Amino acid sequence: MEKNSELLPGTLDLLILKALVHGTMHGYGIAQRLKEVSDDVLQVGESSLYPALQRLLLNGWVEAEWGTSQNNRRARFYHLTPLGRKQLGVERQEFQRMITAIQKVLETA
Amino acid sequence: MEKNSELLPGTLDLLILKALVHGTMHGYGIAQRLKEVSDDVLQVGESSLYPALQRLLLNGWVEAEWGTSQNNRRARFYHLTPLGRKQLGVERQEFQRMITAIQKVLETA
DNA sequence: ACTCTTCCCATCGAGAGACGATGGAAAAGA
DNA sequence: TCTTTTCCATCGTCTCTCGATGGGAAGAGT
Repeated sequence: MEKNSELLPGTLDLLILKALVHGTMHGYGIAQRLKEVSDDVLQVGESSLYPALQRLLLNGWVEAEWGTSQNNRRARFYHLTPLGRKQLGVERQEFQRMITAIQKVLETA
Repeated sequence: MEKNSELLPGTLDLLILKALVHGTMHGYGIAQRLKEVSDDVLQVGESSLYPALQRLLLNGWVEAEWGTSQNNRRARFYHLTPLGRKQLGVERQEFQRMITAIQKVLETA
């Protein structure tokens, strides 16, 4: 019965790209950051996150290297490629386009 | 390669419920209305629309009767149930919650 | 009379995406 | 030693959107 989606479908790539725009992060950190910045609204589970990161890698929008986290754990660090940065712009614009359209519908008296 | 989604996934039910809030409409008309109000941004194909309407019927959020359209065609007219009206409120609130959260992420400098 | 377009219904199968469950492993602290 | 936290990843399922497809009936045009 419960369909508590913690995410708006179709927005995860955008969110991840945005999270990476100011620097390199590992997966776990990305999820934490999204949760934090959104005041606990956006809760990206690991089983959504890692497939998404695979997509982004495959599309050449991010690259990754293994390293060591602040907590001394083995971690994979992701960063945007130039193509990824461009993609962020595209998705952002498309997202706004959709939201504007939906709001128009919702606000018609 | 092309992923031209004409809709934000997960928002179709909300849009249909909202379209019906001011009266009875047939399926084709709902699609037209959404397209019109959104300035051609939201283009609901019939193969997205009718399954969605089935969902809403099944959940008891809309009801339907057969009738005749303004153009003298056989058409199925949908209208909100009280439960559907309530559901519209729920989905609307949840949608705003998500959008607000996403915007927060997008606007973090 | 015939054809074309518009209107209106609906299903099927494919593909994508999100998620619960699951399974590691290693560090830190109790 | 035991538990918690941090970090990785996949599998299977479910839901949703959409292109393709297949009607059928009204009205307009020729």
